[in-house]
Amino acid sequence: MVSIKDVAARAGVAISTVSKVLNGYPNVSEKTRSRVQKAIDELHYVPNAIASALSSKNTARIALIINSLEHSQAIDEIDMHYLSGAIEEAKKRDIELRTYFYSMIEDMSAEDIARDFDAQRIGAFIVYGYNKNDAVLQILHSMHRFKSVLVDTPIYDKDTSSIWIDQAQAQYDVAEAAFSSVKGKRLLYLAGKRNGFVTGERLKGIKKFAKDRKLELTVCYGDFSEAKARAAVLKNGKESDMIACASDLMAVGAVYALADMKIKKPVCGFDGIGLLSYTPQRMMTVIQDFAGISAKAVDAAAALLDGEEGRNIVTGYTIGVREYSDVL
Amino acid sequence: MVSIKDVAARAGVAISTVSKVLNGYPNVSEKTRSRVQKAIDELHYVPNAIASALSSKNTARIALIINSLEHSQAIDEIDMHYLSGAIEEAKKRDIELRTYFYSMIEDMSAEDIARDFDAQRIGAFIVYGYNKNDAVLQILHSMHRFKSVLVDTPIYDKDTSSIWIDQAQAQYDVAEAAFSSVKGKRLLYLAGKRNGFVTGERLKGIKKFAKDRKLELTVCYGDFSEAKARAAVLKNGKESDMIACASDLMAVGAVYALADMKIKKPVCGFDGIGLLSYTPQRMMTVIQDFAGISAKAVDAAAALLDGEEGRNIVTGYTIGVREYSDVL
DNA sequence: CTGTTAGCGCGTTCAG
DNA sequence: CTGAACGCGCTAACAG
Repeated sequence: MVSIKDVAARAGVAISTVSKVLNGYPNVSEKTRSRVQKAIDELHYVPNAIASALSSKNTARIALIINSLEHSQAIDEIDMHYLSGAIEEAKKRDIELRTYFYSMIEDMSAEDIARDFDAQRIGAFIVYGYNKNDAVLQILHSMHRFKSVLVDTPIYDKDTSSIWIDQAQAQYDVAEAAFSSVKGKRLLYLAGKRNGFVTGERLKGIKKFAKDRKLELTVCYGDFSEAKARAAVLKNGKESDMIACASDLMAVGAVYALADMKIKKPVCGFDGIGLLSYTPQRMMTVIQDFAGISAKAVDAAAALLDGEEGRNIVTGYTIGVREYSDVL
Repeated sequence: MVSIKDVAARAGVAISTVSKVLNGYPNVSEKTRSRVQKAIDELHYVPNAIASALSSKNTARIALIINSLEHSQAIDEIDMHYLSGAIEEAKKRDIELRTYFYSMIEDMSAEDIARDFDAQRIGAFIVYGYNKNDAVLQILHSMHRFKSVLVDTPIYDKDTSSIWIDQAQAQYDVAEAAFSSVKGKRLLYLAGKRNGFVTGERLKGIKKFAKDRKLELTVCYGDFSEAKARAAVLKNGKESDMIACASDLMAVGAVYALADMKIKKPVCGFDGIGLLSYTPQRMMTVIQDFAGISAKAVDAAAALLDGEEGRNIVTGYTIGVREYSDVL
């Protein structure tokens, strides 16, 4: 295994000189730089990531905390996009990632997690699906011992960045796209989880929509659960002319409930998951680029580790329909 | 950040002694061991994983190579189970994992990948979905420079373990469960990808089934693609009395094709993905425990790194139906 | 059984 | 602009 020493020997310079060209430091003459580079290329030298991490105390590793409570194909799809987006971005930028599922840390104290992070030389963590109920993550965040990036949560400060889409506007837009030509006045809204950050924002959006259109709004909390959404629609669906849902999974539940009742009403969802293509009824939804968001989250974490201050990052989305033909 | 030095000081022993109790070495008296342990507990000391990895040359890190070519909710679901199974097992055993998606390495040479592995101190890799077409992975495997575990591929030798279910038997079993009471004699089989290892095995299983039942077997290659399966059934579905598919995704395509043609025939799938619960027709399938398989793969990789010889590991499966009510 | 001594491979002063 | 020297936190012989 060729080491920096071999490169130095071949280039006829000191180890430290090689290190300098490796890390793009200024004080190296162009001549020696190219000599060193030549040796690197010829030897196919790749720096040892471990040694590098140990030596430079820069704790450049980033933890990914996937906070979905259970598996379901819908959640898996979203999480997989989050994961692949982050992993590919990290690979490009040569950042090390550690993935944590919620189940791995749920019975650890914040202090335990912090020590685990220290041991792993983790300097920042990214949370997908942070919510107000997660005491542990909240403590971890409020310790300000690590940098953090919160996806879909509007909290940011000196060492915390936030990245999300404009939830309220997106909810408004999708409702408008789905219901613009609907005659009735009664709108049923299946909201997410109480205390969820996104839930509140999306609720704001649908309220504004209802107000602007002079619609009569009924809100049920479906907890992002397909089953609860289905039950809610079976119960309250008849007395409505259109149904907006705070997630695609709930929209699927709604659509199946309508199918059970053999009635048709326009429904709209939120997320853009593939399952939408298989349901008995097409619907408008907010299509999010989860992989792209995740890549940006990694960038944001890297920026924080570089000493930049936390920022509030708002990304885009599109409104559309996922057709069965899309998946074929 | 408390280090081994602090622990040694507090316990009044040498650093190496602490290291010994940390790693469970024999030559330490019970008295000093407990003194050291006390210091560790009091200081909440957690060893620095990086330094440990650098010092011990044991290249105990394991690479996960996720070899699905594209995203689809079905594939995402399976991969996510693979990932979570591996990650949780690795966390338990304190093994470091690095995840690679195929897209990250597809335009690298085997030599490049090997150097990347060296740089990351990766000693073994696990491949999900290895197939005969992957020249690069084949080279990487045949270099015998790293230990490897191949999931769903019956190749094993001194430093390669293989883990899979008995594909042929599973295919036989699911067909039997699905078609035992079917009257007709014509069986359409949608096979996987030509040259795929699992494809061949499953084909064997269905052939044996057809022979035992004296059925007339027609085989189409659907390449594990939903669209191709759908097209194949639209074309050949009428002239069959039952349809077996080498994957759930193809079974979904088949079911939709039948729905298009407004005919009903028994169909069976393979894998046990959640999407099956949403299709217009229920079906028997082989239900695999992907997370469990993946956890075993990590164990197998760890065993190889410990110097054990490669083994051929066969795991179980169940036959069943995924109902919509299961997901609710 | 315990402590001393060398490194692991690299980053980083600080003289020259 | 260059290189010798030290240290990151830990493991692994080796003495004592």
